Amino acid sequence: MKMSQLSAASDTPVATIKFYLRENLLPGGERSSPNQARYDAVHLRRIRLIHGLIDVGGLSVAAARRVIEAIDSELPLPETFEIAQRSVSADLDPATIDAGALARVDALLAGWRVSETNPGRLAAASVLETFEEIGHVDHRGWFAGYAAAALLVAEADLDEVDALPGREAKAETVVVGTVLGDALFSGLRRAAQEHVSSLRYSGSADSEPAPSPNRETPTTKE
Amino acid sequence: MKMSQLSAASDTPVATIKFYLRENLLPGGERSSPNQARYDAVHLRRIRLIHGLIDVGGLSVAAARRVIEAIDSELPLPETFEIAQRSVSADLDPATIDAGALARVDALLAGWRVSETNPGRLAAASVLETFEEIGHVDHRGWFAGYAAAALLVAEADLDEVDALPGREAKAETVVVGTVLGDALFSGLRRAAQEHVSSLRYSGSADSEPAPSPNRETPTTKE
DNA sequence: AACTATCGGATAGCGCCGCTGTCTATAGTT
DNA sequence: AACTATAGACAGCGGCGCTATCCGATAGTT
Repeated sequence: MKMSQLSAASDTPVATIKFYLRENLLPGGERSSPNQARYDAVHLRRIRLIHGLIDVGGLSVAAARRVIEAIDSELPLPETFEIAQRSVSADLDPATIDAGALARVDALLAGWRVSETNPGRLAAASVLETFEEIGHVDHRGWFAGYAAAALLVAEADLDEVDALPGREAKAETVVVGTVLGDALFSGLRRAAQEHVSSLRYSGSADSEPAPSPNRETPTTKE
Repeated sequence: MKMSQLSAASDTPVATIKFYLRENLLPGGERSSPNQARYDAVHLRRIRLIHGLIDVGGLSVAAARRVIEAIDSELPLPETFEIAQRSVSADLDPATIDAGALARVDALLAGWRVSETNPGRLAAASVLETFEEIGHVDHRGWFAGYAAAALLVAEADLDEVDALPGREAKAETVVVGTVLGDALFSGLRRAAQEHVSSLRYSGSADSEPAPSPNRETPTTKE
C-alpha cells in the first residue's frame, strides 16, 4: 500500500499523514528503496486510532503520542495504565491544590485504595475547589453519586480488560477505554439527564413510563 | 472596586479582564464617568466562573459565552438546560453518524426518554463508531455499565437542582454541573480505576479493602 | 532508455485561539 | 501640578494542528 492509497483509505490528506510520521504518531512504512516505502493495515488502523484519540477523545497531538508510546511499549499493564492516565490528565502540582478540596475528595474516596499522586484524585480536587470558589457547595451528597458511578464504570472497564487475551490487546483497551470512555460517558450522561428530567418534570403521561431502566443486553456488573 | 482591585482579587491580569469584557463574558462595571467604572462582587464571582468553565471545564471562550448567556437569560429551566448541553457538545450532523452506531446507542438507552437530536446521544454514537473503527467491539456489555452509571449521575444532578430555591440558582447549577461534572467524573473514574485494579491485581493482602475512611498511608503503587 | 507520475523528506507558512502589550485621552489622587 | 490609573481601541504574539511547496530520487510505463 502506497502513501496515496493509505491516504485514500484513511480519508486523511497525505500532508497530514506525513505530519503524523514526523510527530512519531505513526511508524514509518517498510522501506523498499531509499525513498520509497510501503504501508499496510497496521498503519491504517493506527491512523484511525490517532483520529479517535485526537478528534473524538479530544487529546492534543502530544498527549496522543505519549499514549501511543505507552501502548507500543513492552511495559507491564499497570505501568501502561498509569502512563495512559497521566498522559490524558493535566499534570497538577499537588502543592498548588487546596487542602480542603483534597480532603473532601478523600472523603468521597473513603475506603478506596488510591495513591496520593493519582492524577484523577488531584483533578477531582481542583474541580471541587472550583465549585467552592463559585459558591457551590455539596450539601446533599451530590458528589457521592458521582463516586458510586465512577466505581461502576471502573468495574466495567476492568471486566473488559480482564476478558481480553494478551498484553497488547489489554493495553490498547486500557488506553482507548480511558480516553474514549470519558467521551462516551459524558454523552450518555447528557442523554440520561434528558431522560430523568423528562420523567420528573413532564410526567409520565404522553409516553409510556418505561419503568425498567435497563435493556435486554448482558447484565450490568453487580 | 476598581479594575486594578478586581484584577488583584481575581488573580487575573487587567488585560485579560478587558478581553473578557470585550468578549461579553463579563458585564461592564457601573459607569461613574465616561472613562471610569466600578466593579463589585458579582464581577469577581463571574470571573471565577469564567475561569472554572474555561480552565477546569475545558470550554472554549465561545462556548463559555453561550453558557453564560444561558444562565443570564430568563428562559425556563428546560430551555436553559438544553442550551447548556448544546453549548458544551460538538454539534454533530445526525446525517453523518453511522446508523449502526446510533442503533447500538439506542440499545444502551432502551427505555429512556431521549429525543432523537439529543447531543449526548449523537456524541455517544460517534464514540461507538470510533471504537468499532479501531476494532473494539463491546462483546460483554462493557458499555451497559456506563449507561447505568450515567443514570446514577443524572439522578444525583437532578436531585441537587430540585433542592435549590430559585430559577437563577437552578440554572447556574445545571450549567456548572454539566460542565464541571464531566471533569469531576473523569477524575473520580481514574481514581476508581486505580482502586479496582489494586483490589484485583495486587490482592487485598497488604492492606484491607478498608472500611477505614481515610488515606494516611496509600502505599498502593503497584 | 526516456518519460512522467509519484514518492519521501524537509521546510515554511497558515488560520485559529486565548490572551497580552501598546497607545491615547481622560479621570481620580495627592 | 504632578502622578497614577482608567476605558477603550487595536495590533501582536505564541502555541497548535495542520497544509502547501519545493526538491531530488525513483517506479512504472512505453
